Amino acid sequence: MYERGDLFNPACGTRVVLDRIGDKWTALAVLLLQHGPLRFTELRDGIGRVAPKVLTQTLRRLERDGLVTREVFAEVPPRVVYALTPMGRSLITPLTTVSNWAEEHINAINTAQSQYDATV
Amino acid sequence: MYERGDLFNPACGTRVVLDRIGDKWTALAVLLLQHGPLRFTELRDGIGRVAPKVLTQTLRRLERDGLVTREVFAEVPPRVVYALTPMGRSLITPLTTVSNWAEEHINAINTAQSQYDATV
DNA sequence: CTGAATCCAGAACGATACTG
DNA sequence: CAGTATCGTTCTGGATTCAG
Repeated sequence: MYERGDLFNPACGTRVVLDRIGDKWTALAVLLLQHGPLRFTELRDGIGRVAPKVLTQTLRRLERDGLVTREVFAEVPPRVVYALTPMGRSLITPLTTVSNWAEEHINAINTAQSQYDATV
Repeated sequence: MYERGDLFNPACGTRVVLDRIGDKWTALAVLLLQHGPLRFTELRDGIGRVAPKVLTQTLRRLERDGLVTREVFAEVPPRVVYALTPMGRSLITPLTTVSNWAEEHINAINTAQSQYDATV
């Protein structure tokens, strides 16, 4: 069992979660799902330019983590619906906290980057 | 100027910030600096096993973003001290929010992963 | 002590074509 | 429709060595 505060431990929960939400499409997928279930194509279109292989990887990881459910309907054409689990929904809050901070500071960050680059 | 909510925009602030704190050592470095300035070696030892090149990259990016200051003392041997800027300190709160969520759910995530793997 | 230089392995991401 | 298969590129992180 993992013990809190063990930041040196590679299995540190914070690191695992940051690894996950830090990849390119995971956060976006979760935020897209916050208002209800979506099909594969709806997620793909909502995200924009993402290769189907990569979107599948993203969703499989979320499913494996217990954050998203995947429901397959045996129809023709097939229909697959993704939805957040309760744990997935609980992730919205911390994600929004980071998102709000980001939106509030992105202009300052961009400015800082420009100034830094000008000195180099 | 970036407009909020434009999640499709690759320059989306949320994406930029998640990219940054999602890399391997950035969050850890910021958290280590939250209680005061540290030298290069202190950060390296605090993080554990990290190549100097990678730690330098991490700190340079944070400096470029305006989140960390780098102060060089012209001594022998040289001394370089890193510290959080006000904006860097303001990042502690959202980072802690995510960290808390992670610590609260990491056991559930590990369990979900084990169950998922058992079915595949 | 603080890093810069170099080389390397692996992962992430992407483009495209194809299938049940 | 919802993927899988394949191939290729780019990026990240790591090990090691050397320098001011």
